[in-house]
Amino acid sequence: MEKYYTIGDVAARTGISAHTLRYYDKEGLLSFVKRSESGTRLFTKEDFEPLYTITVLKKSGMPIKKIREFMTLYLQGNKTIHDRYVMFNEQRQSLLEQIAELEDMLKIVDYKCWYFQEAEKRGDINYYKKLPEQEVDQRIIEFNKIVDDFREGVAKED
Amino acid sequence: MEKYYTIGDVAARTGISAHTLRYYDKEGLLSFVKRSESGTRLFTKEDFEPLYTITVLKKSGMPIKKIREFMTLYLQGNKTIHDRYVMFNEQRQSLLEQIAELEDMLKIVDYKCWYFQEAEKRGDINYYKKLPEQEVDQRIIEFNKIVDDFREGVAKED
DNA sequence: ATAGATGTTAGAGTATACTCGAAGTCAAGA
DNA sequence: TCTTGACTTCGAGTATACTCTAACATCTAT
Repeated sequence: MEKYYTIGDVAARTGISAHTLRYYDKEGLLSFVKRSESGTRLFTKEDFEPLYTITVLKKSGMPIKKIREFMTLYLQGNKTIHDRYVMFNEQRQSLLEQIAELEDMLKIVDYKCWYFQEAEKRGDINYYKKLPEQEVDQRIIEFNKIVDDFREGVAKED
Repeated sequence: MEKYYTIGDVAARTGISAHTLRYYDKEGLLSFVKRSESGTRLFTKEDFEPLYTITVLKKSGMPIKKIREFMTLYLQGNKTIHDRYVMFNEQRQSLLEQIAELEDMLKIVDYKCWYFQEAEKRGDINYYKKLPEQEVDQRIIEFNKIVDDFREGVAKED
């Protein structure tokens, strides 16, 4: 006799609501889950691995439709190992790009935090414009260069 | 005589479509943009800085409504410098958390890439289950521990 | 045996962020 | 002058991912 988990059990353990789990099932992400005679979903211990994989792909920014593609491969067993590797490898690239973009944004936001503090000290958001050029902090000059590039249409491929 | 940019100019330079720019305006993000007598939006050189700031906040994951709050502060000038600092500082925290989460996901995805390659070599997605325990790679043991925690409901606060 | 908790489905509703279409206005060149 | 292209608004449509409700079934514990 195997132990089964109901949708409520799974919801309580994983933090994914029962509503969301049913939605995922409807979207074809949970085809591996067995049903009782009366239709109740019966999750097994083993089902938590693909379920965990779904959460990882979700948090990596993969849309539901593409996760469904992955799960379709998963259901086909050993003959799709390579295809699944390819999908994860692409997702790896996507993650690297997302992280790089957020790190770029972090740099700008860090600068802005610094700049707002400087401006607050002086009570003037445009204080640097009244300074002789040599006294303007390099960070401000660099930021203004970025904004100039933005205005000139440099690197608008996103 | 000041040079003006139309919405089409701005779209071409920034890569943000004119449709999207009008949508942003409707949502209150572009209240700083002047209009001609006949209603045409007239962007100035200076408008590109707040516009750039909007793109940075967007790419940092800030929702439009919150960007509107920021722009409301922006329009009020020097008396809101501190509030704007606070918003950017919060966004900084949010970015650090997003990056940390994506890096966690990257670790899992890296592992999965490695594991799929190992499984592909052996033609069996569950090859390790047939191995004597001492021969199972440490990475597999650690991953299984993570899945076990997931099933046990450890760290479901997200 | 029956109440109450939990399960089921289908389908509607919400939130976010666009994205597009229609109908009309306006300015500049042939 | 007239056509053309770019601008305007309003409102509808799309995509994604939930989130919830209603009506009903089933399981469990007293």
